[in-house]
Amino acid sequence: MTDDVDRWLSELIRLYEDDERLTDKQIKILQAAVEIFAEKGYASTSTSEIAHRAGVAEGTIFRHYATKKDLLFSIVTPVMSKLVAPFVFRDFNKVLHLEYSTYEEFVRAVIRNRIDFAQRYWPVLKVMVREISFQPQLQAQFKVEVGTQVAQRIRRVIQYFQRQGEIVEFPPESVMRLTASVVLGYLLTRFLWMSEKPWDDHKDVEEMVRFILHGLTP
Amino acid sequence: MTDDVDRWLSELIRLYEDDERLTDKQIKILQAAVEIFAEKGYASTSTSEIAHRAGVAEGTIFRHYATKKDLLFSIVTPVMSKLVAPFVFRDFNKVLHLEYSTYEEFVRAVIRNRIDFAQRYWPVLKVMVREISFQPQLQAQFKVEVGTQVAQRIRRVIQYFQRQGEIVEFPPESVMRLTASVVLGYLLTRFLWMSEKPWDDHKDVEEMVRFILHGLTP
Amino acid sequence: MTDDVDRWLSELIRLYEDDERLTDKQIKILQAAVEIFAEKGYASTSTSEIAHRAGVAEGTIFRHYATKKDLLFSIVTPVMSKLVAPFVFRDFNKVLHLEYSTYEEFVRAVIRNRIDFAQRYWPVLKVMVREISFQPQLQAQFKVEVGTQVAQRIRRVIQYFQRQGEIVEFPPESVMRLTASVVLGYLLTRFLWMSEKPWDDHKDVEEMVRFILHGLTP
Amino acid sequence: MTDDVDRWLSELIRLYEDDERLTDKQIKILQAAVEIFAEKGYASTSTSEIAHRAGVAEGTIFRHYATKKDLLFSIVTPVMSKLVAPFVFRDFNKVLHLEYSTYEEFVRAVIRNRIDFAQRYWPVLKVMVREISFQPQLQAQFKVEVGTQVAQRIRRVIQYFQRQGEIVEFPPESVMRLTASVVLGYLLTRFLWMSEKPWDDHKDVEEMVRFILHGLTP
DNA sequence: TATGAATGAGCTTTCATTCAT
DNA sequence: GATGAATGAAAGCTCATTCAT
Repeated sequence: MTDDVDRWLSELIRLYEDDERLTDKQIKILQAAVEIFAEKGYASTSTSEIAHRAGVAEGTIFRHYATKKDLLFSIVTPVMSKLVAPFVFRDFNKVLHLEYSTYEEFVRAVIRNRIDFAQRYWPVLKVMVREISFQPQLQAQFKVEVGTQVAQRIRRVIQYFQRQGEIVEFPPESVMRLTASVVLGYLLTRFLWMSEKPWDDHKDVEEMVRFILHGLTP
Repeated sequence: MTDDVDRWLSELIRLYEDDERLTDKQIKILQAAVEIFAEKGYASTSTSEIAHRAGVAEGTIFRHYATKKDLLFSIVTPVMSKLVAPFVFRDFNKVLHLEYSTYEEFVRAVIRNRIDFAQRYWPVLKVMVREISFQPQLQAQFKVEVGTQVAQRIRRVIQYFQRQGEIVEFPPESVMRLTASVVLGYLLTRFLWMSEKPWDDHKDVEEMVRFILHGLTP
Repeated sequence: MTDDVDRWLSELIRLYEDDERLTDKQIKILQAAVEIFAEKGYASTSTSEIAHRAGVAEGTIFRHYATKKDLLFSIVTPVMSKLVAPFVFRDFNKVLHLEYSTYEEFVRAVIRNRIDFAQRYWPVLKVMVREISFQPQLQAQFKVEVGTQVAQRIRRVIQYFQRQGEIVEFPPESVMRLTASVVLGYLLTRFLWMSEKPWDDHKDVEEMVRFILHGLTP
Repeated sequence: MTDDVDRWLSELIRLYEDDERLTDKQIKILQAAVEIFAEKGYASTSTSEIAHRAGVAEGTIFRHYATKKDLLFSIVTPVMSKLVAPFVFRDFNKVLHLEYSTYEEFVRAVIRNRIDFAQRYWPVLKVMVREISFQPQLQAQFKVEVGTQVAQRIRRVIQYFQRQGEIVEFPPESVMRLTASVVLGYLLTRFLWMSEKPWDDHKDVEEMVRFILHGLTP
């Protein structure tokens, strides 16, 4: 767990580097907070426990984060943005055409990329997945970022491959949902429910790709 | 929401009917608790709020449920048992052979049944899905009931159809996971994330059946 | 413990026999109450625990005893009266002259009688001793019964033996206090602090008598 | 009452001075707690009442004392140690031989010292005496400190004077018990039961010394 | 008479937040 | 910037007492 948290932290630190650098204490607070949020949930975590694990005074937390909720958002928001980053740059379509000539290649790339992402950010994602349904503010942010930004672009990709006759003429939303379900189901099984089992990425990815492709063959 | 809660409640009342009948107040407490737990989560719900919504004194809650956690378990546990009920009766295999001669029929039946179940018990399921990762006791119960009871039986079904050459020779765990992912993804989308949209069950079921069947064709 | 309680109970039952007989439940309540009061103290005992140990409903307690305090008083008061009984009958002095011609005989008789009494009523005495300092009502009752009734009579006895030249000319209050201290110290050591040790009544009584007599010799 | 509490407090403050100084609020809490515990007993005292009398917020109590019981122990424990202090220093026997050549001198010194001690620490002693029979933790501590430390040393003193032929050949436990009973009886009468009466220390001490000495003469 | 569900005030304890140092 | 003592509202829970059955 701590290793995972560290990986995310080093990225987060770099993220803030440009404008306001994170203090040493701030880093320790974020680290402690993610660890405990991931373990017992936001609502069941006390600021005093975070302070203790971070090795700082309780007051120090509130010097940097006005409220406990602000601390949660400071952790989840940047990762939520990262989550959609691969899909939102302007030339997404061009890149797509150049790099992936078939839906199979596209699906394989997306799956690999998402597994990689989940692995890198797992503790924060766990917090995000569980808190999003309790925090309207996170829900709103998610809807804007994913719903409008990502969904639209992917819908166009799907429609393109449908026009090519590569995939079945289900409503694009269905195609999206079916594909995403398979990937999400894998990620939850692998990282949340059976994280102790040994997993063979390559084999699993190929299984999923075959399943999705066959499933969507016209 | 209230309608859904009512549907679950009337079943719960019947469940208890045999040994210790539920008091009028007890019913109101369960009703209020599920509603608020589903809305803001177990940890963020106060017993005083439950009491207020139920129209009883706070002490009344603790007369029937020794702790707040006991109240949660009294709500979730019976539904968790119901959840696995269709798979655990002794003659599961016989029934299977008689009723479903193909994996397609089996999958279609399961999907329909699960949608029906989710619809009937949605509010409690929502609470269960969100709390299971915080409550080791629920996790343990789930592992016993689902892991040992259900998974084994379904694995045998899958192996049977694999021997028939109907479905691809993936590891049974993969087949299970892929199938379940599709159904779970649908249920979450439909009841949790986009419950306001209009949904066409029949069409959706056929889409899923086609997707899974094609996906698993050898 | 239970045996001791039983001994006291049978007397209490007889006490009430004349006017209002104690119901079966009432007896069980008194029994349970004394046991738990003696164990954990009045303030730390809940009426629900008494009801449970007595095997009756909580409401039943309040049918017989208007408040928890009333229950305490119903237990302690009769024993407090018994405590002073040997000293308060009208012809105390006559009896004294007939039966005890020396202070030694008087002291020996009193000590034996008090040990006997303490043994018989120990659980209730324990409750009484500990609660008397918290309950003004018990204090008042004690002051009236002991202070005015008993102290006066004993003072006269002491003054009589002082006039006989048998005991030293300390203030009667001092003689009383010194004598009582020795007996009380023995009873507390024997029943409260070291109840598990084996005790030899006869030897101990003679030791005390000798100590007191020598101590008070002019 | 308040004066007595103050006397004890100033000693307690000095006791803590070396390692962790007591906060101003902490002192007020201890002061208020002793006063109310002494008045109505530990179990019947609410932390809110303590907070109110101390003029602090209820939360402040729990910042310094994890539980209400911890608060009780913080008050009683140091006094219990003080209680045995005069008997436990290493050279107790030497000092004894130098200072007290007769049992009479020894008894007189002990009585004076104990009266002095009781006077100084009365409110806390009252709390201690009443709570010790409800709190196994206090009982255990008392048994260790008094039972093993003090009783042994005093037994040796008694045996020494018995060898000198100064006091009667009762079992040392009896001598101890008889002597202690007289002192304890005096202290309880003087401070607990009849604290309002005027008392003449010097006369009372000489009375007790004479009583004990005569009582124990061989 | 006896019950036990119901009450609501009060209990101990927790907690996010403030603020003087 | 950092601290941690202090706060007081609110948490989960207990309890003596009431009352309809």
